[in-house]
Amino acid sequence: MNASLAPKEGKPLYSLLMQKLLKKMASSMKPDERLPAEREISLQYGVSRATVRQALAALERMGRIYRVQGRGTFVSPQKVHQGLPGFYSFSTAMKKLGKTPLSLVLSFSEREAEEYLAEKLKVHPGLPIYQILRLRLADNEPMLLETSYLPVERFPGLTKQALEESTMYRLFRSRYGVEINHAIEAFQSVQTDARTAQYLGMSRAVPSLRIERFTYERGRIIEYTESFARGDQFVYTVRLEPSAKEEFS
Amino acid sequence: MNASLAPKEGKPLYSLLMQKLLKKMASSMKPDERLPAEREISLQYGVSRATVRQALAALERMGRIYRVQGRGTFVSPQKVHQGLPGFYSFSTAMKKLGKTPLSLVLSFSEREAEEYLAEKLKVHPGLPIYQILRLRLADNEPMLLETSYLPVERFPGLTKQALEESTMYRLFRSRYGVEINHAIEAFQSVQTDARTAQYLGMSRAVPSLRIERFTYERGRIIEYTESFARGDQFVYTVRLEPSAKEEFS
DNA sequence: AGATGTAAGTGGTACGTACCAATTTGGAGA
DNA sequence: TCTCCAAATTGGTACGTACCACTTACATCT
Repeated sequence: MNASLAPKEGKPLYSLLMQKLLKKMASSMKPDERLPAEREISLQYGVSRATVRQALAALERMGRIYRVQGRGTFVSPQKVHQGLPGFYSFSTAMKKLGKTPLSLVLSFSEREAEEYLAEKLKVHPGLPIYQILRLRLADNEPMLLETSYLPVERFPGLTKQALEESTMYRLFRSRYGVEINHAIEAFQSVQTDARTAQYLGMSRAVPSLRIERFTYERGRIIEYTESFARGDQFVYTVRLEPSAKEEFS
Repeated sequence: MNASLAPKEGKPLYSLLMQKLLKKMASSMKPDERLPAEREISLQYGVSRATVRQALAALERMGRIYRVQGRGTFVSPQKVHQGLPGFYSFSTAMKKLGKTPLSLVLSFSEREAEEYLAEKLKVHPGLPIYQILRLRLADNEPMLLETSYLPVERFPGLTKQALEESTMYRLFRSRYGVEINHAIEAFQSVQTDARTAQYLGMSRAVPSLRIERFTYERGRIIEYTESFARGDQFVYTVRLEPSAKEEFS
């Protein structure tokens, strides 16, 4: 089925191959079914084995395939948890659940980082910081109360309007060329405080999930967000992968 | 400084190079300092550039370095969140905090998966399952109440004693040759139930963090664990990486 | 028929080469 | 002095080759 890769320019070859393989798996393969051998794929698509391996490695990291030495490469089962975004995005998560996301910017201000905040962002106290308070809703139901802190120097000219018209991460990419490296998130179960209870329209008897997120670009924190979610409606899911570190234990 | 790699057999070359580079960064480099160019490392250690890139890719995934096309490779700053295990291990996490971990196996039994559990584990109802109830303590303070479910067929001959003598993940590796592919975790803030309150020695007024973990091997669930942690003492931290998926949006 | 060992097939590691893309550097020119 | 462009440097992509480690299938021997 010599399907030579499309001449779609701009994207690297291994990325195009990934798309081809994803499509093939989705349309005509079952869980645990074996994919062609690497050398076979190499021939079929007219690319080198190194390129095939690069594509397969990415698919493996996405959890779409698994590889066993000596046996082959196989389609991962378990559709349920599949397609979990590596990074949490309220908008996309809600869309996947068939709900309509809405984001209200309650306040937008610029301030200087006091000691506590400077500590969180790992910057010098006094550095100008945006503070953004947002209420996230799904089908008009309040779900999350988020306070984000961004260094002004990394996002010059950011306005409340821009945030209301787009999503934060889309702005990051399109307007500021942000390339996120990784993020750290911390979860804690807490009693609901008065303000959160009011905004989320819930009783203080219901506990809240406190989520802190540190987003890194080039080893530097470019976003710190503290969120509160209502415990009775919100389940937060993440996907973990073994860090190569385990080899050194 | 031609430091030819040790003749340490058994481990692949790129892995040895990783160790060398980690040691070098820890001992003589500062955050944001540039590492030698890939071609330079290749010469210094007498390995091919492909091997160097394999080692650097792994270090990048670990968050220890970051790379910028045209500029170079740099040491990541932010020691604080560094060394976060990709997978959560109560034992290692507590040791890092300087606390002494202890694990009590409260009960160990074999049963058949009823519908609810079969759903969670994605197996057929009726399949034999181990049920393990454990209390995890740090410095003799109860921290976590865990209930784990494992398919018997994957862990034949598992005993309560074995679990008490080792840690679960160590057993997985050494005795059953488990190769974890990835894990999914779900967090939820809940009101503390009576049993949890009793075991953890806390008031029911304090909320709990409910953690579900699904551990995958070769695309199949080999462990489902439901944990409850006391909200006033427990912060759960994870590291997220962008899945290659973002390229397809 | 069963046990055994060999060959074939698969992914894993490692080498080398070439060129592309982004960034920095420094010299030529205004 | 400043601006601009070319060269050098760096990581990114892609090719090819060779061999190793592990698994499976099959032929051979007992």
